[in-house]
Amino acid sequence: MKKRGHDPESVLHTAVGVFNERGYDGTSMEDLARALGVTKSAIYYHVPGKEQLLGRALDRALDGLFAMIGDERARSGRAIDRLEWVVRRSVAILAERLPYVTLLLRVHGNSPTELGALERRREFDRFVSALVKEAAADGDVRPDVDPALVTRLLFGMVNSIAEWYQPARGGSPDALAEAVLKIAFDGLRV
Amino acid sequence: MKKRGHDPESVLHTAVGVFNERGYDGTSMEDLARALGVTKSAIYYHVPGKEQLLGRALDRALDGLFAMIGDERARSGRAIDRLEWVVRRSVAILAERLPYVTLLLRVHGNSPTELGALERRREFDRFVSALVKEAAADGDVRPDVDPALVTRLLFGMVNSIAEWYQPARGGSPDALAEAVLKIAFDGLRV
DNA sequence: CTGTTTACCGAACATTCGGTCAGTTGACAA
DNA sequence: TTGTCAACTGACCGAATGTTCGGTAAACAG
Repeated sequence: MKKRGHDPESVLHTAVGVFNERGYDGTSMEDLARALGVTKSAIYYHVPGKEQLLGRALDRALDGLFAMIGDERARSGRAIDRLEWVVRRSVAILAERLPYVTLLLRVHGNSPTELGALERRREFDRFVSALVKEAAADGDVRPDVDPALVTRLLFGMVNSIAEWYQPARGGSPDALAEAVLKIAFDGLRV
Repeated sequence: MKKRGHDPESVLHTAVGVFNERGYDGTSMEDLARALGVTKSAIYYHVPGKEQLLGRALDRALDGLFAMIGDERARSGRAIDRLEWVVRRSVAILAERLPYVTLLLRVHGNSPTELGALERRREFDRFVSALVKEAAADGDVRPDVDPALVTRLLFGMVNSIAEWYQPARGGSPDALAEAVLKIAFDGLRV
């Protein structure tokens, strides 16, 4: 049953892997073809071009994140609990869709595709930032650090996971999320 | 006394700025020339080429970090205190040399220059990792999270500062370091 | 004024880039 | 056996890439 060749999905999968190794701009269609074991032109049979490949990958990351913040558990309840849930789910999505999210986190805004992704990402950030602000207003997070700064540092920590996490080696995503929450919420000092 | 033109230093300064905006691979010598207000060829009068520009920038970041971990305060005393000092200084260096460190944190390893920088960076990481492990052995950091993981998350948070910090707007580097330490060491929950 | 040096320009270089297209291949259906 | 068609190749395109080079205007030194 195994088809010998590729399809749009397998091309995207391989492409995203190479994009993350070399960087999007540092990856040529020739590099991509080599990784797929075909010629450059074969890629264009399955996929319209390089930038669309990027676009599809970024959408995959963003769709995951937006689906999450659309969930009831991100929208009702005590802000600190919603925040905890969002952090936990963010780590999970990062782990599930690792290469796609990694790509998203490295976007510069060099093309319409990238600019669009950046805008959606900022929208996500605004949602989280509002959550932190609410939790601070509730008196559930320390008042001596600016909520905007808390948001950036907290999600800086979460997002940094993309730089080193390997699903094969590292522990389960759940354990990872647990570690993040322990450190960020309760601190690493005994 | 002010010369009208550029010199190697001013070219590097501008170049690093553009590299960070567009990404190193996403920046052409033409982009660079435009930012400098000269032609492409003029750049080669001041500087040997694109990759050397990168190399000099990366060295500037790495030299700062290695100078720090060479300091006495990173090498003697209680591990947890040394760790705190290293975090504080890391934030300071990141703020001082922001564009250079930002560039370093985005390196992929696509050229000998980048591979060399990556290796030096890993050496820095090993130093910090050893510090955290020592502090854990001393019983000064929570024992329920793997020290290697603590290192990555802690410095993931520190390094994420490069993605948004603007010396003009954001508060002082000292205040920033203080916020990082509060969250990471004592947690953001009240 | 003359000669030299500094800082640059414009044109061109070879190479690589993303992308196109006419044609080939091989599995399968009739 | 023949015809179809999805999957692919190889040759090629114009544009963009990093870099080189011959020339030159302006500042300066004698």
